[in-house]
Amino acid sequence: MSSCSCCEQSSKESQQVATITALLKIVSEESRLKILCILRAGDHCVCEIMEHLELSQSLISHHLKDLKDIDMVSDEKRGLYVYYSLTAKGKKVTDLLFELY
Amino acid sequence: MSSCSCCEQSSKESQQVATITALLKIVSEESRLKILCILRAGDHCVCEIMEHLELSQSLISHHLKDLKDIDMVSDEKRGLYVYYSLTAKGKKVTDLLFELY
DNA sequence: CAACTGCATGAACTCATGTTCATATAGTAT
DNA sequence: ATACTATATGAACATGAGTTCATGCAGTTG
Repeated sequence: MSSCSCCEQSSKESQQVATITALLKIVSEESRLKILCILRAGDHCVCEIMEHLELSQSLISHHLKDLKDIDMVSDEKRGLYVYYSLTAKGKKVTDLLFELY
Repeated sequence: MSSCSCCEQSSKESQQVATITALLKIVSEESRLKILCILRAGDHCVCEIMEHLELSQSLISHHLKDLKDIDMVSDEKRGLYVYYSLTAKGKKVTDLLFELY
């Protein structure tokens, strides 16, 4: 952007834009947002999420990896299962999103 | 989802999920979010947005149409130019998004 | 009127992303 | 150790989304 009244904060804002879009691109997918929605109610392992969403195990793992990469969820292995939960950032973002409507 | 403690509000939430993802899919694109960012500073016509973003006229028109379809922006023709501005919803959503960081 | 400007639109193309498939790994149970 | 369960991962495929190109339309100017 060239410099003018509406882009004075451009360096800060363009950084924000990049960060926000990176996050939203992941969250704007219906299955992934549903996963976040499920995790709002508490920790769940992958097989529990499978039952809720009726998606393949592989696909859910991929989605969870995407969500983990942007620090929206964290995982912890207990016995045979891997439990996923929202991070602080995950809680903040999902709370904000569900305020939209 | 099957019915259980974490999906009791499922019908309401799954409706929300669909609505939210529909909106985020449009907003999560960098050029479109930049356009919203520009419009936060006030009304702009297409050629002004072009100068800011260095994108083709056609591409910007397509993006603006997408944003208009989800009621984030509105347009008004004055003379030879079409001026775009944020709707109330557009203001609310962008304000919320920029609160994320 | 004709020529020009600003913007919109649809089709074609390209590239990114969701999905599946096959397979690998780690832990558990027998 | 063997067999089994839960999860992860990478490659291949399929679909969707961003981009370009050509063109059309409305309003303006001379």
